[in-house]
Amino acid sequence: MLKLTRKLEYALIALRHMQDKGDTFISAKEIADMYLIPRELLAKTLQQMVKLNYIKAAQGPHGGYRVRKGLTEISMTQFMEDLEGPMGIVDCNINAECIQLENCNIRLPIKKINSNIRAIFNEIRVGDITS
Amino acid sequence: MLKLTRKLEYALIALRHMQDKGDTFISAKEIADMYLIPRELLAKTLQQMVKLNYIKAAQGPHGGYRVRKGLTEISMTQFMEDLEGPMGIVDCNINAECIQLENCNIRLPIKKINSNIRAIFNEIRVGDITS
DNA sequence: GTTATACCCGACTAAAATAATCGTATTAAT
DNA sequence: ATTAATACGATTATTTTAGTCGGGTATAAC
Ligand code: SF4
Ligand code: SF4
Repeated sequence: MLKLTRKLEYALIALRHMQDKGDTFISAKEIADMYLIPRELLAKTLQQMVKLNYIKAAQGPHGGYRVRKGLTEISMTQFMEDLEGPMGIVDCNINAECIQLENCNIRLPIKKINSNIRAIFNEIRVGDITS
Repeated sequence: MLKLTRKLEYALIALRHMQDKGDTFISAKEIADMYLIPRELLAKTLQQMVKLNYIKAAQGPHGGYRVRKGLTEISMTQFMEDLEGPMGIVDCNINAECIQLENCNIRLPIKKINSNIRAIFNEIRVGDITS
């Protein structure tokens, strides 16, 4: 329980690698090979980050991806939710339904824990991991 | 991502309910019906907690379960790992293998986040939720 | 203008983790 | 005896996560 998804890890690994390389475009293939990440999966994740304006893509030979300025200032909460959707330790802390909700006797204390966890990720920026 | 398991929620709901009832034995059926929790699943979870010495069982008619004194002092980390096994936001923070480990460029910052999350659960006791 | 390299994108499949169910045995109060 | 309850292992179903495939588009180099 309480795990990050693999996709998030791959995204962070790639971002850090790209950041190390500065302004040059890095191909998905290069990163996938270097860190033993499944190519197609990494590619899909990078494409998602392009849509989110986290990185910039260049097509054709010598193409690839490059980190956009300002990405490092984004909070991990934002980053994670952009990539994986709402974050919450239980259903009632996100959109989801819960049939226990009406009688639930632990909702409030759980909600408080959830806030504490969110607070951790709110205070961490992507750059704290990728720089 | 980052969710508690349903089993943990059911366990906490049951513990809180039993605690409210003091020393009397409460049947799994009663709790399951009250909170709309699947009977067999709750029963299995309660049985697990008996083995962990968290609660005491009584068989036969008028039997059921009752919370053991001292349970409330247990940390949530202990509780969660007793019920669900090792907790960690990524594989390298628990037992599990990871083929990225050797070249991983985010391991250290992630490890720090993991410590922060564990710290939250270390500071919370079961009684903070069930009392 | 052909070729090679790389991104784009949606659909699909596989694997793993989680959630729920079933069947049978045991215990004890009435 | 009967009934109401726990004990426990095996099994199945569901959901989430992870990974794959196939066909397309852009562009640099020759
Ligand atoms: S805390 Fe209670 S209401 Fe919220 S998801 Fe869990 S069971 Fe449902
Ligand atoms: S942080 Fe790196 S080493 Fe640890 S599990 Fe994730 S990829 Fe593997």
